[in-house]
Amino acid sequence: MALFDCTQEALSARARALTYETAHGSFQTPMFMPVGTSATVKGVTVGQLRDLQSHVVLANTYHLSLRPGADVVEQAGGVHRFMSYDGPMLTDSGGFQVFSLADTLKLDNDGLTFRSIYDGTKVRWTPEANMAIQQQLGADIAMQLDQCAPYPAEKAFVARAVDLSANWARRCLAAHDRPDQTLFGIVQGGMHLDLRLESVRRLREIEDESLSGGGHRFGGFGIGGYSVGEDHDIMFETLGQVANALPEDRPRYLMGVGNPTTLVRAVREGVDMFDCVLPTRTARMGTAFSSTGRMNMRNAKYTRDFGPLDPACTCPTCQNHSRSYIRHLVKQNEMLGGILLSVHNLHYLLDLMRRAREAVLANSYEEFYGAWMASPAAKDY
RNA sequence: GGGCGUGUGCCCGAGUGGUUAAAGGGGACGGGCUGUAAACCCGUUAGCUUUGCUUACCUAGGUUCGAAUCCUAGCGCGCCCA
Repeated sequence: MALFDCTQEALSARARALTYETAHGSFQTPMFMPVGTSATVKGVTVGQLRDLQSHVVLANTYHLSLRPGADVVEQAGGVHRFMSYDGPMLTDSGGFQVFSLADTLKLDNDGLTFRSIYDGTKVRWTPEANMAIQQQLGADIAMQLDQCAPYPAEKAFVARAVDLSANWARRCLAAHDRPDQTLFGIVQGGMHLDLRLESVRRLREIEDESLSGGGHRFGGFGIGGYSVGEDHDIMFETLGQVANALPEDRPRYLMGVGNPTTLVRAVREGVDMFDCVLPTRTARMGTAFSSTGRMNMRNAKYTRDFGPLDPACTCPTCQNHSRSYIRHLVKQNEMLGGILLSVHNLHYLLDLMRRAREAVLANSYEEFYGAWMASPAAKDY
């Protein structure tokens, strides 16, 4: 099978199961991708990721291009070699960072200029420059530069973000030429169905133009601009229609979503991939996902609770450590507390998506979904 | 035995006459975290019959309209001298 092709194991139902080939091995969907912004999934070694049967790791173009610098990563042999990880990787474009944390941002017709959060250095990005950086970093999947509108936002503002993102999608696709890397386009449009569908239409049009000119196609599609503060029920008013307006034969990646229940619901709407900092960040802050809902391990009620973190879990943390011990580590600010909880929370989401896949392949996703929604774990998220 | 200093809320510690139920840390308790500038951020932390009242800055007296803040004595602790 060629790189960046899907095996379409189950596309008839809305909940889908794909196998996707990359230059660093394949991955199967539905799936969750741990976030490793700075070429590290915070608190977790690559060996632990392997043991967790995690596949795609996400790194960030904004941060890596500023620290240590794309040239350093390139000289190291690419982001895989740099972090000694040989599985599939994806780099986010850094557009999200540029818009969310650069108050000195200047947009013009050709691109954008911003100042580094690290040292204030002025940085200039065009879509072409961003593609060049992501090709230097060398992940298996690159994301187009896009604009993620905040929420709430004026519809006219969201419409401009859709237009800008589409223009950048065209330029990114034209500029991207690294054969062992693929490029995902990104759908924007906020909570507005018409803008969302317009965004999808533009991406398909751009791809058709590219193909008819002998160019590339998108390897898959990001669905951005959700999970930006809105109640997730609002997202589900449009998500299914957006996902199913996208080409059926390629992965749909809902960006930045990590609530277990939201994942289970989004898979039912036809989404294949997710990434989120939630499992690792909340872990470092002392929160554990569990079969009975979120657990705040700082709570006094765990002081003398010597049972496993989650009796229903098979992860190394739950096999070896008690709630009492984990609470102790978290309260003492011992780094191992965040590490053990990160391993557990990642396992929780990775395993949830593996079970979702099994259900899709067994043609029983509705039963899986119903069981999840009826479980105590569903309520908290 | 003498001299000097010191004693504040669970702990450390600021405050040297009124806007002080008492800064700031820490601890404790609770909440948050969603394409990671987060091992972070935000609350609460004397009691009660809670738009107010009571009790509170080692103890007991005193000065004053008013004291954690000034005075006297005692007790504890620290350093120095004998």
